[in-house]
Amino acid sequence: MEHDFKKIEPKWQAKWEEAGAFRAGDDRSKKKFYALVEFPYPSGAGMHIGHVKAYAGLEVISRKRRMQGYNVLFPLGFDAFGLPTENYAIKTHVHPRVATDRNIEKFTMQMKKLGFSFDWSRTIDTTEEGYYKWTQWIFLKMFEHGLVFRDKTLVNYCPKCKVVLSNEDSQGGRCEVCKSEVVQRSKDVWYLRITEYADKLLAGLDSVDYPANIKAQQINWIGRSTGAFVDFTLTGTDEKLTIYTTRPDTLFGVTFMVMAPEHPILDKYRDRIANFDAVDEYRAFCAKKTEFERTQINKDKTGVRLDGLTARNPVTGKDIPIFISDYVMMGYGTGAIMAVPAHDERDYAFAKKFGVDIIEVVKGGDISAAAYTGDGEMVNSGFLNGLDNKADSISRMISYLEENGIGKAGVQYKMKDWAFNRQRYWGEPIPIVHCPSCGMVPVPYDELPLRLPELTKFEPGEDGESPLASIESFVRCKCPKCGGDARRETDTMPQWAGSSWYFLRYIDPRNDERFADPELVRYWMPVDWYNGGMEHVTRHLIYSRFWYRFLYDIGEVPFPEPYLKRSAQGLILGPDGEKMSKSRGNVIDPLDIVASYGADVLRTYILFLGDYGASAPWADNGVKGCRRFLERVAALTDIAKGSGSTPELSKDLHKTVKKVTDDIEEMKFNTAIAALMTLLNRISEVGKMTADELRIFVKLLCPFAPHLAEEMWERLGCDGFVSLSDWPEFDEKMTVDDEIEIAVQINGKLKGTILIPADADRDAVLAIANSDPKIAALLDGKTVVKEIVVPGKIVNIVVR
RNA sequence: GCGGAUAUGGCGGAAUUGGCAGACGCGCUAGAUUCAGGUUCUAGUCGGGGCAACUCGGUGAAGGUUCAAGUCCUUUUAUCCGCACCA
Repeated sequence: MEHDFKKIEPKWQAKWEEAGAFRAGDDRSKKKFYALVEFPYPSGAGMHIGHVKAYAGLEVISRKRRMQGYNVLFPLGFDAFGLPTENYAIKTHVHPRVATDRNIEKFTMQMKKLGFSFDWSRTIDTTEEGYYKWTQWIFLKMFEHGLVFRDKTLVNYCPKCKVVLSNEDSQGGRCEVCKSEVVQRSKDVWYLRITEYADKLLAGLDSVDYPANIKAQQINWIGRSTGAFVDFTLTGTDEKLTIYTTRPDTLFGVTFMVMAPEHPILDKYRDRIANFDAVDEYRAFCAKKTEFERTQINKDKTGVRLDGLTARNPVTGKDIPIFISDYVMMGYGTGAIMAVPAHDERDYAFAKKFGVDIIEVVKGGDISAAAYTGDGEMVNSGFLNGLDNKADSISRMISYLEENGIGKAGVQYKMKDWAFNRQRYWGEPIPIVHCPSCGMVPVPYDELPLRLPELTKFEPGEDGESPLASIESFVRCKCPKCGGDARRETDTMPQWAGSSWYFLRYIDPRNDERFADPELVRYWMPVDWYNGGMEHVTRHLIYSRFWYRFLYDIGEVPFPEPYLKRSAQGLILGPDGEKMSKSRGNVIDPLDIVASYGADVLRTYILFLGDYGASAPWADNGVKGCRRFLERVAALTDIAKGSGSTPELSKDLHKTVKKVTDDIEEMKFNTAIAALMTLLNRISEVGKMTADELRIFVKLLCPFAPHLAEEMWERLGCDGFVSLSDWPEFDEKMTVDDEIEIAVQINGKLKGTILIPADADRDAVLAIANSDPKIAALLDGKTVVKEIVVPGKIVNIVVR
């Protein structure tokens, strides 16, 4: 048979759809398998080759699990709120709703050409009212439980997009969306108290199967550190200046303090600081530094010594100078530090520059040359002198601080609370009403969804206000509590909101009473396997674990962690080995490949390319190799016609079933496909096979090239879909050979190979090795010192 | 600086986890088929030496452990990714 992909691919796609072949079943007595892939943003550009690789992995695993008898849930939806669509609306005046629907339709049509076994009946769209109703519902639950708060703070603000950005969205001082430089601005910001969940998010990692590097990134992101809060008193006042330190053991070595330039206490003591004009000047200097300059680490330390304001070291009782410097940041700890120049590199550099005392308190280094950050015996440290265990010194000091009421043990996180509002149209409206007498009042649950009002102009207001603020009919409302005149919140949620719980909605996508039926949630959750990109490991993955954990804490879901197992696919690079980008002109369009080679070839090639988790460049010639493979496979229907039994193939077949079965589980798709190729070569060599044997081959092929598999299945006269047939079993006994070839080494060097019975014992193996003419000749006249026999592997004879 | 990875033929990559390095595919070489291009088929393809059987060397580099190292240990170099003055 010929591989006429242009004919067979649409044919089987239509048949699958008509039969609802891949709908997740209702039979809850069956074992379930929930496979989740990160849902796409439906951009106008449509499907990218990266989407194909991202979904192909769990596609193969889902297809295999379905054939193994699992009830499989493998859905796809759309994360459709977000800036690109809104910016498109601003430019073209096409309503985001219209553009989103159009893009989703296009994307869906493109995806369907690949023959992925998604359950399209469960598709969701985060911008539908029936969906964001529940996004708002979860937000209100968080509000109810005190996890939402509002604060006026300096925020990252993108002047081009006119929106407030979270720290995550403004990494490196650049706006995530438009890459323009982010500036600091004072604003009212909605926060989600994710820091309250920091410890739970850390602890939860112990119970899930994520790759070590992903766990490490999350741990790093949460950035938990333990230490102590210590109160220093400003000399001559009752004012306590609290600092956070991880090294309370070095308190005797504190010779100065440093505050962030923005520290509010400065203004309170403006009158006492004789050189406040220098403070103002330094603040202005810091404010106008570019983000690039600010993140240069080895730059000179700058700062200003406060004239007239000192602090008292609470353990030595000595007065020490206070500086302001931008190497201390307001956003971490308390915005002020104790400086121990002898044992901290930054403090050391600063002390050298400003001529402050450096007092050694930990022995082991040469503090006249550099800061010593290692461990050692405590010196110049009062009651700590002589201790040489850091942990002991720290706990001794913390006890002292606590007994004397000057400090306490404490924990800090690098992770910050989640800035949760955007001044944008195309997002979920925040369902809160501002009432002059009641304050912030949640929209009652039975009034959800709070719908986005119709709009024709989508530009943000001049001072960065949400476009919603200009719609009087939306803004003006009655307070749900007192009934008085009130105003609605006009900001919307960030794009991360909708994706923080979408996996729950697939379970019961049209439910209007709840986000999902609890019984169905109990059956389908947790997600068994979640695959996605490395770029979402620290944001989406943490946010969604946070939301899910919250729902668990309030009894809405039955497990604390949403995803049992996580994997990540590598990028497909352009043929030039560079990241694919329009500007480089190295973009491969998956639809072009489908048009000229077919979806089966594209799927097979993408998985054959290399390690699924690693990045690899696209190679046009490699695609041809996979086409050749599938064409030769198609031709097997001719070989299988009327052939007799083929005992020489049966072991190879069992071995291949085992190899493919095992490799798919480990996402080693490349070697699974290689095993199929090897078997194909073997079949060509033998020149015949039975129809039964071909059926097994076709089943193994099905997860990778399902259209061709179905067509061959039909040609073989089988009923139903091979996609829904049973996965082939293998007989462990048939995967081992009766006679095996092993290597014979002399002094560790390969000298020959021998054929031995698989069950031969040590003596038998040695006898065969010694009787091999070549080996015997080499051993002649030598003294055998040692004979090593590893059953089934190797013989090594050590001679002198 | 910290954290995580990676390094194997001309290329993408294999190697049952310490046991015959280079599976499978691409590319290349030669031959066959074809009017020709393409396709298909056969043989070869890590490097040096040899007509050959064979032999010596070989997994970024240098040491080490071991009968045996791509795999384990120590040191080191390069590249990539993430975080980054986190007190």
